[in-house]
Amino acid sequence: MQRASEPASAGGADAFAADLLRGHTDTIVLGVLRARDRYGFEIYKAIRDATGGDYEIKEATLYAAYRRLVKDGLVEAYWGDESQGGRRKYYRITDAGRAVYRRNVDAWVVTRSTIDSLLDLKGSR
Amino acid sequence: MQRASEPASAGGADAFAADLLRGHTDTIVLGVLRARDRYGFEIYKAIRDATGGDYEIKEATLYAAYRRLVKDGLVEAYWGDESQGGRRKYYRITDAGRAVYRRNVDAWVVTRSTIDSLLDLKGSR
DNA sequence: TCTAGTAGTTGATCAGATACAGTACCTGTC
DNA sequence: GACAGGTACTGTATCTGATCAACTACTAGA
Repeated sequence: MQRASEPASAGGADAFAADLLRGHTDTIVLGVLRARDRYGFEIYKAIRDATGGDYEIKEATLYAAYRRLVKDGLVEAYWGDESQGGRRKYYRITDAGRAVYRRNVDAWVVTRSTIDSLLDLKGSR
Repeated sequence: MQRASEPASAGGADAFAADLLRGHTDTIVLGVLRARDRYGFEIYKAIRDATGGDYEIKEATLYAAYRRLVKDGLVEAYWGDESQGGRRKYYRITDAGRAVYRRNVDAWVVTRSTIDSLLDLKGSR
């Protein structure tokens, strides 16, 4: 993000990607894991590809999120079959994780309409 | 926010308010100022009331945002008529501010659909 | 007088996101 | 066989927005 570096001229333009999704990372990861277990890099690629490359959650951000989710008991990690070479750490969503996911999706819906209405505050758009 | 403090049990439930709007504060303030100049506390109340009290951007957060916006030339500040006692610092959106606002609203629309699609990634909701 | 609300401000701290760097393995190519 | 590039995972340092917890100052009302 470069928000403050090019204030009036560029400011906030492509500042897009970064902070705007802040706080949603965990929920997004949980969402990806709902269907089936995946390994870290696979989740990264899934998110990157799902947005057509417009948007990318950085690897470091995701691995930090995995650690957080494991610590909080929302996902479990296990090493995959390493016989074919490269190691892969898989993640599995827990029941607690599914519950949090559902609540966070609800929260997102509220947040979304909150921002929508705030940006339309006093009309004149 | 208490995201990490009550992980599996409450975790992320009412974590709602805080981080989920992170990065949108500046845009929200600019949005409030589009229609007319307002003073700091008035903006705070407008945001608080507009969400029916569900959601509140803390005063400290807003005053930090004002400083940032002034520094970046997106709003201008001036002291109001102090003859009736309490001092009030008013904020006026600049042309640069309006431009950034429009771009940020566009970015929000993209962000919104990005999150929507990520939370629906691989269906099965 | 005391309380509460309005109004503005600051300093310390927290936590998520990122940059950057590094390790390790595998595959394809010259 | 060396090397580039992609896959896969990790750690550390830093940035920044948000919040907490104060604080000053004025006004109105119980």
